[in-house]
Formats: sequence, structure tokens, C-alpha cells
Amino acid sequence: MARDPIQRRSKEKKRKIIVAGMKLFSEKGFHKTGIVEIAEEAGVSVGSFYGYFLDKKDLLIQVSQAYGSNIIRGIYGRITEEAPLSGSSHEIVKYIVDSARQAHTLSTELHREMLALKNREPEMAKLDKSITCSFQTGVESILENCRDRIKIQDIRIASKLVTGAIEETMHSCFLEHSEEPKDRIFEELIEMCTGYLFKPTELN
Amino acid sequence: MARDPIQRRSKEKKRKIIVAGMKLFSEKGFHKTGIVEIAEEAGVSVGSFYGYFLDKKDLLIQVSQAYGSNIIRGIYGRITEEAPLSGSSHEIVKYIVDSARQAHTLSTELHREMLALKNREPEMAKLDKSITCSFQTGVESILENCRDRIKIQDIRIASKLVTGAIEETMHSCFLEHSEEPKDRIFEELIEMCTGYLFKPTELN
Amino acid sequence: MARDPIQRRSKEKKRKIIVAGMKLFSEKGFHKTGIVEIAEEAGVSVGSFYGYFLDKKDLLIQVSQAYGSNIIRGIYGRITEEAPLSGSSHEIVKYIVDSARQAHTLSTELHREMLALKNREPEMAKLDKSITCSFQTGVESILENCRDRIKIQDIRIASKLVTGAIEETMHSCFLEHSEEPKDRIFEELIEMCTGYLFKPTELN
Amino acid sequence: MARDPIQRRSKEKKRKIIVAGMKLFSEKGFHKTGIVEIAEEAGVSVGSFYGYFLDKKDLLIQVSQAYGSNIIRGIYGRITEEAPLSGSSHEIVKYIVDSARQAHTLSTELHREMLALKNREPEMAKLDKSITCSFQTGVESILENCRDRIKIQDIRIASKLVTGAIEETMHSCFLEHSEEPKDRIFEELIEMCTGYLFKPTELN
DNA sequence: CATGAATGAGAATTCATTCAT
DNA sequence: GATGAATGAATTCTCATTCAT
Repeated sequence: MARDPIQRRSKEKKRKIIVAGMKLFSEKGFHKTGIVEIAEEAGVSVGSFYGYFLDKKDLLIQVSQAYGSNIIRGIYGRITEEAPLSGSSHEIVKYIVDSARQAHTLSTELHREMLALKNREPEMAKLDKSITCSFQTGVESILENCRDRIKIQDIRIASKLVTGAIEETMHSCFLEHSEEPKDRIFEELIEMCTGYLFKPTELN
Repeated sequence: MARDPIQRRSKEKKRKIIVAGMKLFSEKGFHKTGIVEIAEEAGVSVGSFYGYFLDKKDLLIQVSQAYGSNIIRGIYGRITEEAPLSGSSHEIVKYIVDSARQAHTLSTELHREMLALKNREPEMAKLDKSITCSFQTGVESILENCRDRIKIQDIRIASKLVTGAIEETMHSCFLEHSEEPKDRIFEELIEMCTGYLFKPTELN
Repeated sequence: MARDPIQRRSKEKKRKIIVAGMKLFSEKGFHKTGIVEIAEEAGVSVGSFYGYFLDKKDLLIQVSQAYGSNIIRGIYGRITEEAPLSGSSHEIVKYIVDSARQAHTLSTELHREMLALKNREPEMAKLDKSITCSFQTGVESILENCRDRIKIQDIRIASKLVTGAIEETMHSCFLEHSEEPKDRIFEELIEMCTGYLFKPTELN
Repeated sequence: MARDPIQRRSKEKKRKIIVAGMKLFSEKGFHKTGIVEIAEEAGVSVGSFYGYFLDKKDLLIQVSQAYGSNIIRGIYGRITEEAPLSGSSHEIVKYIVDSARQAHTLSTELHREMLALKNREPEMAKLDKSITCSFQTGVESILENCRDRIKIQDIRIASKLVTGAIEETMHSCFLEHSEEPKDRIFEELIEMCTGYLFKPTELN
């Protein structure tokens, strides 16, 4: 019966467990990390663990949510507000790509693990979706805000496509270690997306 | 001591185990599938399993290899030869996207599981890479073959980008169940890639 | 991860397991005794077993140590202090032989098993050696204490020989069931040792 | 159904298996040696193994018998005939001790393993007994043959005692590696036994 | 509330023995 | 007779979860 931490001490303990989980899931993966280990890392007893979390999966979900909300709040959350809408289409797309880039620099290893589990655990999938979605929504509203310079009809689908392409490129750049220079790849990515989304600039 | 099957019967048995593994890993995931279960599904004794495979991970690798080589041989392998090079740029890209689509229709669930494990198991990652690579190489050579109609400079990087975008779209369409109509998405995908790769057609 | 029992309850549990091991190893031998059986006999879960012992071999070692220290402390340990040094040489040797006899009445079956394993398990051999050694040392110091009545030069080697002969006789009397009357054998044994160790008595 | 080898080829095969068993049991111990391994070492199929032996234990027994009869025939068997009865009592005992010494030089490791199992396997115990017995009987008849110089009354018991002491000393010298010089120990052993068995020489 | 020892179902793996070819 | 692949019971060990203190 996971209790809701009311006192400060409790909250602190729960936080410690989440941090420990984040660290260990990242380092060793979900399946290879044991509860005892997590408790030790958090400086907490096994019993306490079950005071705050239903089971190991529950911890994973909360760890991922913490990670996810970091990304969402920290980066995608502000994507709309700070977008350089007055800039060139190239600049706008570059801003979007850079945002994603920042998000993925955060904690590659944990992301890896989340990805590894989202296909089996519905909670995980939901979370992943909400992260992606928040990115997608951000892009959508940016595009909405410069609808007159936009070429494509269905902003929804276009956003999906573009964010998908960006995400994938991030993964292939950060999780696998491709030989191609990252910067060249990102440039091309921006090129592709700009060309797809925006009307050609007059004087180009 | 994994014996190497020489005789027909043995080969057949090994194949059965691989098929069983493919099925169960797809349905329940690697971690939730037990050896006994696999053996039962294959109509084989546990002892026999260990006659052909070192352990469960060994089976996973071989299952994935089987799956991978299916895709490679069956689809990406022939991508270059059968590409409609004389068709319009749109048709060419459509052909590429459709190939990917076929590959992913094959065994979505297993692919899911492979993806889930490639981040922890080096063997798995290698395999995934070789599949992706075979696709990428196919696209590269197609582009090579109509270089005069191609807009982009670096075919290598462009292929990577395009195959990445296509793969990602496939996954988001087949593994997650997006609400948007698949066909619309694929159309847009083709649009994006065509616009990026090819010079604009005269009479457009 | 064999926990070291600090609290009373834990110690009690560990003791129970050792007793169970002692019993079963004695009755059925090391190889034919399973962990589950041991746990059941001890009234403890399998998990608990692994809480206190690294594995079955670890239990064997600790069982043997317990048994060994019983013998050493209980019998050989006091051999020097209580030896009837003022008695006749025959009485002294009789005392030594009787001590050994007591030691071997204790737990013949387990001793059997220890013997059976000392040739393969270094830990076991070490233990056996330390038991024998403690006996030998005891004999040495007794002989030291009546050096003037002693015939042989090298007390060390003589002790080794004598304790060896005594041990062997014990084993052949207790482990195998010889037909000869034990008492006659022990008498002769005493005779042999006395004659070897001590100068002949004047009035004999 | 262990068949009795009639043809030469069969006999040869069986012999090979026994030799293989002897080697492997010596090297790795009974429990850690597998049937497949034995068959391979013997250059024979697993099926064939079961053509000649009922099970692994059966092989052990036969291996031990082969080993035992080697000792018996080769050494203890001839002990009586070749004893230097005309020599001094010291020479006679020395001859007995040397015989035992030879017997134990033969295959220390296998003997070790036999010892390790004789306490559990009745067949094994029987065999060990028959070896010991053959030694004991040999000693008995030697003593019988110089009864006039013998001090002790009961030759039977005295032989048992003496052979026991000799055996034990052999084991402690060959199986454990005592630091004391072997030759000194053997000299003392001879001393002890001579003193016990024989009347003191007049002119000594 | 906290603790961490206890639990025991479940998982992987081995290997003596059989038997179809 | 010979072969060696097949069998599956038996064994060891792990670890998420509970609960008495």
C-alpha cells in the first residue's frame, strides 16, 4: 500500500529511492537490478522500499516518470514559448532539433532502458508516448504559429513525421555510435525537415 | 556443449526450437519465457534444448539471426534489383517505403523484443545494426543509380537520415498504435523523403 | 551472501542447520543429501539456508568444523592436563588410547563421511589434519613430561607413529566391524605402544 | 545387461574403459567424472559403455577390483613366498614394510578415491577389506613361519595391529605430505613393530 | 513506522541412462 | 552389436515480497 509521503522525511526517502533506481536501472538494467541493491544504494531498508512502491515495476514507472518529466518540463515544456518564430524557417527547425538534442544528452542510459521496456510494460509505453507527445505537441504549436509559411496541409501528421525523424536521428546518434559526424547529420536533418515543412523562401 | 546438427533430423529439431523461441519471445518476451516452456512448445525435451543451444540467450541470438536474415534476404536483400528506377521519383521512394513496410509486417512482436534487448546484449545490437545497415545500403545503391535526379550531396548521410525516418515511422505505426490513418502517414513520409532527396520535377 | 548471525535467533537457526547437516551427511553421505532435505530437516526454508551458508560445501565445512572442534575441545583438548603421569607406563598409554576411543564413539558416521571427502576437498583435509594434529600434540606433550622413562629418541616421529597406529585401529574397530573382540585389540595396541615408547620396567 | 566379453575385441574394449575409468576417477574423482567423458577417453560410445557395465558404480567397482588385484597379485600375493625368513627379525619386518610401500607407490590417487568411497559403497568396502586382508594374511603366515622367535600370543590380532599401523603410516606418508623424512618414519615403524612382535635378540 | 530475516515458488542447468536407427 | 541423440527427473540457487519484532 504505497503511502503518499506527507512529511518531509518521507518525501526525501522516496526521492532517494528514485535516484537510486535511476542510477542502477541505468547502469545494470531493470532485470539485473535487485531490490536489496536498490535499498542499499538509497540507504533505506527493503521494508521501506515497499512502503513507497508497490513493487519493482512501480519503481521503474516512477523513475521513468521522473526522468520523463525532467525532459518534458525542462526542455519540451518550454519549446513553444521560446521558439524563434520571427527567424527564418531554417532557424525554427534548427531550434526544434537542438531542443531534442538537449533532451537526449540528459541520461542516455536510462532512456535506453526505458526504450527496452516500453514494448512489454503498458505503463512504460504510456510514459514514452507522453514524452514523445509533449514534443510533438510543442512542434505542432510552433507550426501552428507560422501557418502562413507552412507548406503541408495536415500539421498533426507532419509533426508526427518530423518529430519521429528527429527522435530516430537522436537515438542513432546518441545510443549507437555512428561514424558519421553528428553535426553533418543534424544539418541534413534540418534541411530535410525545413524542405518538407516550409514553403520555399522567395529569394532562395 | 551445443551440438552442431549435421543430420536432417537434428536440423529439423533445432529449427523447431528456433520457431518455438520466436513465437514465445514474441508473445511473452524474453525474460518471461522459460526453458521448459520453449522445450514444450518445440515438442522437445529440456535436455535436447541444451543439446542445441548454450543457454536461453544463445537461443535469442539465433532466433534473431534467423529473423534478421529473413528480412535481409527476403526484403532488403532484393531492394536494389527490383527498384523501379525508370519510374518517377515519387514511385522510387514509395517502393523503398513499401519494402520497409513489408519487412515490418513480418513479425512485429519479435522485432519489438529484439529492440528491447539490443541495448543490453551486444550480440543483439550487432544484429540490429546489420539489418538496418542492409536497408541503408540498399537505399544508397538505389540513390546511386539515379544520381542525376538526386538533389543531396552526401548520399551516405542522406540514406541514413531517410532510412532512419522510415524505420521510426514504421515502428510508430506498427508497434505503437497511432490513431492517424497509416496510409496518410506513409504518403506524407514519401512526400518528405522525395522532396528531400530528389530535384523538383520540371512540370510540377 | 552468507549472513553472519549476530542475534540469538539467527545463531539458533544456523545451529539447527548445522545439526541437520551433521545428521544427514552422516546418514546418507554428502553427495546424496540435497539442500531441500537439509532445510526441511532443520525446519528452515531453502532461502534461509542460503542466508547462512554459501553452498552445500560450505555447510559441510562448517559441520565438520563443529564436529572437529567438539572432538578437539572435548577430548584431545584435555588429554595433557588429565594424563595420569604418575601412573605406570601402561596406564599412561591406556589413557591415551581411551581418549581416542572416546573421541571416536562420538559420531562415527560423520567421521566416515569426512574421511571420504578429505581427499578431494582441501578445506576438509585441513580440518582433518588439525584434528589429528591436536591429538598428536597432546601425545607429544605427555611423552615430554615423562621423558626419563621414554626409550625413543625422536618424540615427534614417535608420536606420529603411535597416534597413527591408534587412529587406524580405532577406524578399523569402529568403522569396519571387525570380528575380533575390541578389548583384546586395544590391549594389544597398548602393549605395542608401551613397548615401543617406554623403557622396560625394572621388575618386569 | 553387462555382457561377458567373449571375443577379443570386446575384452579389449572393456579393458580400455577400465583404464579410462581408472585414469579419470584418479584425476577428478568419482562424482566429477561423467559417463560421456569416460566413453570419450576410452574411445568408445556411451552405448557401448552400458554394454559392458551396469552403471557408473559398476565401473568403479571393476576399476577398483582391477587395481586391487594388481596390488594383491603383484605384491601382497607373493609376500609369504619371498619373505627373508632366515634373516634377522628386523629384516623380516623391513621386508613387510617395504612390500606395503611398493603397493602404495602404485596409484596413490586412485587409492585415495577408493578410500573416499569405501565408507558408502558396500562393494567398495568389501574390496578394500580384501586388499587389506590379503596383506594381513600374508603377514600372518610370515609370523606363523617364525613362531619360535615371536613374542606375541595371538598372531591374528598382532597382524591386524601391525598391518593397520603400517597402512596408516603409508597413507600419512603418501596421501598427505608430512614434513618428516619418510625414511626416518619407516625406520621407527620397523622398530616399533619388531619390538612388539619379536622376542629380543640375545646378543643385542 | 522501520527493519531485514525469512520465505518458497520458480528458474536454469546437468547427466545417468535409454533406445531408435 | 554399436552409436550418440534424446530424455526428464533431480538439483542448486535466486530474489521479489512479506511480516514478526
